[in-house]
Formats: sequence, C-alpha cells, structure tokens
Amino acid sequence: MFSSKDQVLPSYDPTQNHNTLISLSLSLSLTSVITITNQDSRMVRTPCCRAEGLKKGAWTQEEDHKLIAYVQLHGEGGWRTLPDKAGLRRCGKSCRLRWANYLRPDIKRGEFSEEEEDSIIRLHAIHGNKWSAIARRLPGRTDNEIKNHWNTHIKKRLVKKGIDPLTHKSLNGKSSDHTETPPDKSSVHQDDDDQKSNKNNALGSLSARFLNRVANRFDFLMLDESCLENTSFMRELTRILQEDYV
DNA sequence: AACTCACGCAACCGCAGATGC
DNA sequence: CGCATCTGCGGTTGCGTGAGT
Repeated sequence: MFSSKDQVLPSYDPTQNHNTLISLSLSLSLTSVITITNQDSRMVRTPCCRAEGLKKGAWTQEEDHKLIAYVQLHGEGGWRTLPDKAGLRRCGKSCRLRWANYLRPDIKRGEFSEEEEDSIIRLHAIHGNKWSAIARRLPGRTDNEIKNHWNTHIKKRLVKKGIDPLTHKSLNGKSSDHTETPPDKSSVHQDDDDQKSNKNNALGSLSARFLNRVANRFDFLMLDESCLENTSFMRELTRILQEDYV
C-alpha cells in the first residue's frame, strides 16, 4: 500500500491529511480561484534563500557526500537548517530536492519499463499532472523523473497515436464534453485575463494547477478510472463551484 | 572541424498548505 | 486565532550532449 517514498520518509504520510481534506469546504476552492485569477495582487514572499553567496547549479560529488552523510546520520527533515549543519553552501530547498530526486538510496535509475509507462499513463488519466501522487504508486521513481519522462516521451507518443495527452481521449474530436477537459498549460496566463473580463467563463478556463488542487481534495473519493468517465461528478463539482463563485 | 539545433534531465522558482508559536 | 516559518509540489528554465548539416 505504501510506496517506497513513504517508507523512506516516515514523517511524511500522504494519507494522514485525508480527514482534514474531507473537512475542507469548497469555499477553499473559491479562495483558490480568486488567488489564481488575481495575479496582480500575488503575495510577496520572502525568498527561501536569503543568504547571499549560496551556490546554485549542478551538485559536486563532495556536496553529495556531505548531504548523504548528514541525512544518514540525522535523518531527513529540518531542511532549512541542514545546509549550515552539514557544511553546505546551498539552500535547504535545494538540498531536499537533491536528496529526494537523486541521492535517496531507493531511487531506481535507468529507463522506464513498458509496465511503468503503462502505469504512468493510467495514473495520469486518474490524477492528471499530480506527479507526486503518481510517483507514490511507482516505487523507486521520483515525481520529477516521471514528470520529465511524461513531457519528453510519453506525451509525444500519445499524440503520435492520436490520443490527447490531456484528456486521454482520441484527438479525432470524438469528445464533445469540454467541461472535464483541463486547460492547456500554455493558455494559463491568457486564461487569467479571460477570467478577469468574463466572470461567467471563469470555470471553463481555470488553470490546470487549480484543477489539480480540486482533484487532490477529491482524491480520496476518486479511487478508480471510472471517476474520470463520470462526467456527472465533474458537472456537479463545476456547479457547486459556480454557485460559490458567482 | 565547426556550427546549429533539438532533446533530455537536473535544478530552480514561486506558490499553497501544513505546522509551530 | 493569527502570524511566521517550513515543507512539498508542479511548472519552468537552462545546461550538457548528441545528431544533423
């Protein structure tokens, strides 16, 4: 049931938030709509790496060794303070990423098998671009790796086969219900403008990120592919959001 | 051999949600 | 309860490399 990621990261249990998620009302989604659409009022956050002189770019062997040694000794977590303690001139975020995507001992390197690719396609049909959710179900593969593989290989292959990688339906235009079709990522910024100028169209042009968040909140309900086919579910969701938003 | 282009992948960035105080 | 900080996630960028000319 648990992926290797969960085993390696005992402090992180993706299932533990479900009760919290259940209690979240759709008004939270409304908040998300407003946040997404109002790019101009985007909150300014302090950069994660305030200190100057922090190294960026490719990691050296020495840095890798330091990070591995530290994590093996102290475990994961405390990424903010880890660089200082481990003697690394790196941002904590960068350390976490390096560990999670490259240094973790359980990471499976090398080409994706056919079975793995099939799983990715199937899981993408259910979860969309929720790479971490997909990664949890593919032991040894990281979300970053899966995301890269999807974008560089699988997506192209599906298009070649005449399958829309976003909807997983035929590109021949058989699908007529666009309410369940996530928007193309390239249209996200344009969509934001549309939403500002036309409130009624807001729901039809939400960003993929927002849809993913909504999907995430319903993750515990969407346990199989039938949910994807369940257009009434999507219509109901749209209706609820519309009621909240308008 | 030199140059350009396309591709793949590691790493970065900015945000949202979780958590701590 | 509200604010600040930390962590995780998805989108994006940019560098290295190999193929093509």
